[in-house]
Order: sequence, then structure tokens, then C-alpha cells
Amino acid sequence: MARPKSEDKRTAILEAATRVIVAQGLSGPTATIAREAGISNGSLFTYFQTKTELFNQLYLELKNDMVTAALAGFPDQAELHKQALHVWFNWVNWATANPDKRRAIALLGVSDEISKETRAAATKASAGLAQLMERLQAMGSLRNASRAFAGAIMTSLAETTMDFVIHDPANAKKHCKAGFEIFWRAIS
Amino acid sequence: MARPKSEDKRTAILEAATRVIVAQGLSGPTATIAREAGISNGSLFTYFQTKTELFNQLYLELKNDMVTAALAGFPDQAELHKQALHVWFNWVNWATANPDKRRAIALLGVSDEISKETRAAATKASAGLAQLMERLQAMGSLRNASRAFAGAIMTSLAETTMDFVIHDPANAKKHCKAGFEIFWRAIS
Amino acid sequence: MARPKSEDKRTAILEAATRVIVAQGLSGPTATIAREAGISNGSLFTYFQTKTELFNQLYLELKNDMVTAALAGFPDQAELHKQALHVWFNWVNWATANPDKRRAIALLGVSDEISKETRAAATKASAGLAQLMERLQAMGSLRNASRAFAGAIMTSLAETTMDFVIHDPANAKKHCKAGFEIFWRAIS
Amino acid sequence: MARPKSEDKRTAILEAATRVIVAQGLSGPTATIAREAGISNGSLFTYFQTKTELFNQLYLELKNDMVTAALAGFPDQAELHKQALHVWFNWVNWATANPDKRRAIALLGVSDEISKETRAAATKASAGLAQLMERLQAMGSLRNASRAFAGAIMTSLAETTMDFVIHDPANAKKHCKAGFEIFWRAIS
DNA sequence: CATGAATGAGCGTTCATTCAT
DNA sequence: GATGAATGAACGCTCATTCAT
Repeated sequence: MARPKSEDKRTAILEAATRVIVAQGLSGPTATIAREAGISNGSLFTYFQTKTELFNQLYLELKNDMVTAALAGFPDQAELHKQALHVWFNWVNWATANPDKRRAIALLGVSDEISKETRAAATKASAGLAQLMERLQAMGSLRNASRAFAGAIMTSLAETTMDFVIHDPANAKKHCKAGFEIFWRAIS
Repeated sequence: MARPKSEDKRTAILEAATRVIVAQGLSGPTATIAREAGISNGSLFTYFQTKTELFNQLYLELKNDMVTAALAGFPDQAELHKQALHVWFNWVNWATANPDKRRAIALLGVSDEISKETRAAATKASAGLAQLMERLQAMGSLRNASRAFAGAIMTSLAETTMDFVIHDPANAKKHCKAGFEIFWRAIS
Repeated sequence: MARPKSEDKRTAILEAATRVIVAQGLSGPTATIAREAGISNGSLFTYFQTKTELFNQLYLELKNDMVTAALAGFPDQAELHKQALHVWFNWVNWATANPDKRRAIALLGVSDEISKETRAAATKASAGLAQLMERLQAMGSLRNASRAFAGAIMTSLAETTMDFVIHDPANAKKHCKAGFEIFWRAIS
Repeated sequence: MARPKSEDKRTAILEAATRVIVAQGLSGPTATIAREAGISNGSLFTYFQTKTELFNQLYLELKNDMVTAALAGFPDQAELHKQALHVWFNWVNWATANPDKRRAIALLGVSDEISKETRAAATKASAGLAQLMERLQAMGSLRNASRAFAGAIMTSLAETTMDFVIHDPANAKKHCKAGFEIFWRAIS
């Protein structure tokens, strides 16, 4: 599997990278990331061969983190509406609690540093969410749209809701609920 | 008055910048932009004091372009649904015809090169669209949401639709219509 | 003689150059000098072929100005001591009244922009002063030193006095007199 | 601890800077300095954060070098005249042996790259010389002048002597002695 | 002749990556 | 493996000078 070194340091680098990306954008120096992670600039490259490689792994890690949070405690037996609601709240809560990770995902996502392979892996990692979305799609008005399109629509409604929750945390609950209602109406 | 500053050149720079941004991201060299625009690297700075200034003006110009296209031939007297449909198709068509501009707006929009002032000006330039959205909001289920939230939801549905139309132009019409239906259902 | 153009503008440029040199050093842009002179950046080069050429002419002009001031109203018939005193006060007064010119001369003098030819011309222009110094030398203890050395010594005492008068104008008179006394003692 | 910063390299840079300044003035490129020092252009900046910082440190180093040389073997117990003579010869000898350093000091000294702090530090470093000058002042005709003025006068006589010794090394001894005699007469 | 846009070499500095210790 | 100095290509921007108007 090749990853002798310290898993702690790897994690520290990824977390530092997230912080630096949020603060300085993707052009933040690797040296700064290293310093933030408490290691030397050279050491960063024993954990990640290149800056691009670091970004790709970070992107994947963050996406995974997000999906895992969204699916936590998923009520297998509940009816669809309940399941959707559960995931929706999980997702928005994660975004509220991790605005940096969200911002980093956004910046990484639009950059061309992220390879096709990484994007494919991210999609794969979202299989759980995708499945739910498929079932939501099958059930309602998006029935005849392509799976990808339907998924993108649902995701974008969720993302917009998260944006608002993050920028206006005081009304988090309200936005979250309102968002879900729109979501539900859109796909029903 | 010597050679006057040429509007053509200014435009050439803005167009070149759009292309370079799409191809290389925001970190594309000003020298490349200048070469693409057919001028010397130094000349770029007689038209835009800094790279950041260029980016800000480009952002504004692109947003204006987009909004103008979306509102072209707006049917003042028609009923709301017709007006929305009109704008929706205009917008998506513009995106289809100008994928580079769309991508550049996206990259510029998330960067921190764009100043508050520029963002404010962009908002102002979108007044026409915002007005329509307000009327749509007042009419339906988003009645009680904040104006900003409602606007963001509508915009995100449009944007997602455009993404799909661009990536799958073969089914442009279909996606466009499907998108609008979802949109309409969401806000009704 | 080739100098059609406006003598006024030439002068304006030289004065602007003096100001810019004082404010920004010799690396001050020609464009700034032009702006200060109230002309376009391009026009500067119809009056002076290059920046270096401008600096050389300015150096000469300033030196001339200084020498002319020092020798103004020279009492041909008076005895040496009186003549020296006259020149000394003239010189120091000029420096007090024209600190910018003095500073510009200093900066230009140590730079390698000033050609041998210009320096030679400046020496020639100082002939009047040099003559006085020679007579002072012949009269006293510097009798056996080289003419150049004696001149340099005398000049440096004057220059140092001027520095002090400029930086501490409140005590101008006092410094001026004290300087002369030292000067006189040194060469007697 | 990886390759430690090498004092040799630091010194090489300072020496290279001195050479480049003499040859090209203060506007000599840092890249040239680096090449002269036998390092890469980037490495210069691991030793000095900016070109200005390099210049400031160089100025201080050169001043120190000069003062140290002037005070070497200072005869504490000798009478004033002997002490002055000792320092005078030391100083002039240093100048003769290090014309580049002298020229660099001159160029740096008049530039506005050198900060107030650096100038203050240089003054402090010259305390030994200043002390001697004070004692010389107290003893003679400059008794009533300000300390600064007296010091400047003495320094300028020394500097002028050095200029001549450097430009006419054949007569070094003669100029040196003549200079001191004038100096002594001026302050007695 | 005046203007100021056009030119392009050049500069100080940064930074991903390498490598000696 | 860890460190951080070394490397050198690259970049944004400046500015003396030229030249179209």
C-alpha cells in the first residue's frame, strides 16, 4: 500500500492545506502549508509527490468526509421522504460545522488541478448519495430526465442551501427547512 | 492627440484574457494574454493598471454580457410565466454559445481577486434579472423566503441547467425545457 | 547651434529633473520628470536625446549656477582674505537658498552617469573659483601641495559647511562664520 | 539540521554586492550579484530578504570594517597628536587598500535605500572615532562649534585625503602627510 | 513639434521541487 | 525519514525609448 511515514503528519498536511486554501486560494505556497502543518517544507514532498497530487488527495478526502457525514445514521427502513430529510439535515449540518472544508472543495472543484481520475473517484465515493437521488428521481417529476441531470439539480439545491446557511448561520434552521421544501417540491 | 487608446485593443485583451483563463486558470501569465491579444506585454498595462484590475473589469463585462443576453427582447407585456420562459431560454442559449465566458465568470467569481466593489456593480447590473426573480418569488411558494435566498435558488437551477446544456449540447433543448419545468415547479 | 524648440521647456525639464532627483533619486522615471515639467513623456526626448544626456546637461547647468552665484559681485580689487570671505558667503548662501540643486549635484556627482567630458566641462566652468583657490594656496601652508589637492581640501571644507547650514538653517550664520575660520586657519 | 546557512556564502554575497555596486551602481541586478557570488539568483534571498536589506547590511558591514581598521592598534596611552596621527594613517591605508569598499560606502551613503536605523547603527559603530574627535575638538579652535559640525569637518578632511590617495596612489604617503598637517592646523 | 500609446528588455521576488546533511 | 538551504524558471510590472497620429 506504500505509506510508511506517519499518518498523523499526512493528516496534518491535509488540514493545513485546507486552511491555507481558504485563506490564500489555491496559489498558497506549499511552504506555508508545511509550516501550518508543523513540518519542514521539504517533508511535505515525502507525503505528496507534487502540490497537484496533494490537492487531488485533499479533494477526495474532503468529498469523502462530506458524503460520510451526509449518510451518517442513514435510516435504511424509513420511507423516502424521511430518508431524504435525514440526509439533507446531515449535509447542511456538516456544511455549517465545516465551512472551510466546503470552501476548499469549491475552490478545488473549479480548478483544473483536479484530474479526471480524481473526479471519477469522487463520484464513486458518492455512490450512497447517488443511490438515494436515483430513488428520489424515479419517484417523481424528474422521472424522464437523465440520472446525471437530476442528480445535479438536487445537488445544486442542497449546495445553495448550504451557502446560505453558512453565510447566515443565525437563520440556519429556517434556511435548511425552506431549502428542503423547495427541493421536495422540485422533485415531487 | 497621438495614437488614441484603441477600444479594439481593450476588447482584444478582454477576449484574450477569457481564453487564457479558460485554458490555464487565473494564474495564466499576463504575457500570454498580451500575446493572445496581439499586443506587447507592456501594452496590456496601458489598458489595465494591474492584472487584478483586468480581472475585475473582465468579470463585470462578462456579467453584463450575460445579463444583457438574458434580457434581450424581454416581453414587457406578457404574463410572468412567459417572461420567465423567455429569459430562461435566452440565458441558456447564451451559455451554450459562450461556454468560455461562462467558465471565466465561474473562475473569477470564486477567486478573491474580485473586489467587493466589483461584486456590488455586478449585482447592480443584474437588476433586471433580480426584478423578474422578485416577481416570481412574490407569486409562489418562496413568498416567505428572503429575497436573496430565493434568488440564489433560482439562479442555481438555471446555472445547473446551463452546465448540462454545455456538457451535453446534443440534448440542449431537452435539458433546457426540463430545467425550466423543475424551476417552475420549485417556485410555484 | 541646434536648439530650435522652446528654451522655456528645456528649462522646465531641467528644473523638474532636479525636483524628481531629490524626491526619488536618479532612478526617477523620465515620465515623471516630463509630467512635472508639464510636457508629454515623448517630448522630453526632443529636448534631450537620452536620460543620461539630460543628467549630464543638468549637472553642468547646476554647477554653473553654483559657480556663478559664488562669484557674483566678486571684489576684484580687494585683498585675498576679503575675496575669499565674499565667495565663501556667496557660496553658502546659494546652498541655503537652493538645497535641491545642491542635493541633485551631489547625487549626480557620485553616479557614473556623468561622463568624463561633462566633468571636465564642469571643471572648466569653475575656473574662476579655481583661480581664487590657487591664489589662496600660493599664499599659505598648502604651498607645496598639488593644486588639485589643495582645491579639493578647500572645496570639501566649504561643502561640509554648506551641509550643516542646510540641515540646521537656524544657525546658518554661525556655521558659515565658523566654517570660514576653520578654512582660513587650514590654508594659512 | 540540513545544510546550514553558510557564513561563507553570506560573505561572498556581500563582497559580490560591493563589486557590482562599484561597477554598475546601486541599480546593479541582484541576479548579477548572485552570479558573482557563485550562487543562484534565488539563493540570495535566503540570506537577505530584499535588495534593500542587503544594502543596509552591507553598508553597516563596510562602515564597521572601516572603523575597525582605523582604530586597529590604537595607542591608548599616547598623547592626542600621536593618537590622531595613528588613526589618520590607519584610515587612509584602509582606503588605499579597499577603494571598492570606500566607493560602495559613498554610493550607499547618499542613497535613500539606507534606513534611519542603519544610519544610527553606523553612528554607534563609529563611537570610537567619535570619541577621539571629541577630544580633538575640546582641545582646540573648534571648541565652540557643535560636536556634529566639528566631526563633519574632520571627517571631510580625512575623506578628501583618501580620495586623493586613491586616485593618485603614487603620492600616497605625501598626500597622507599633507592631509594630516592641514587637519591638525585646522583643529588646533 | 507635441502627444501619448506601443514596445520589449529587464528587474526584484516567489515558489515548487531537489538534495546535501 | 526529516530538515531547510539551493535551485532556477517564471511572473507581474516598470520604464527608457520609439513612432504613429
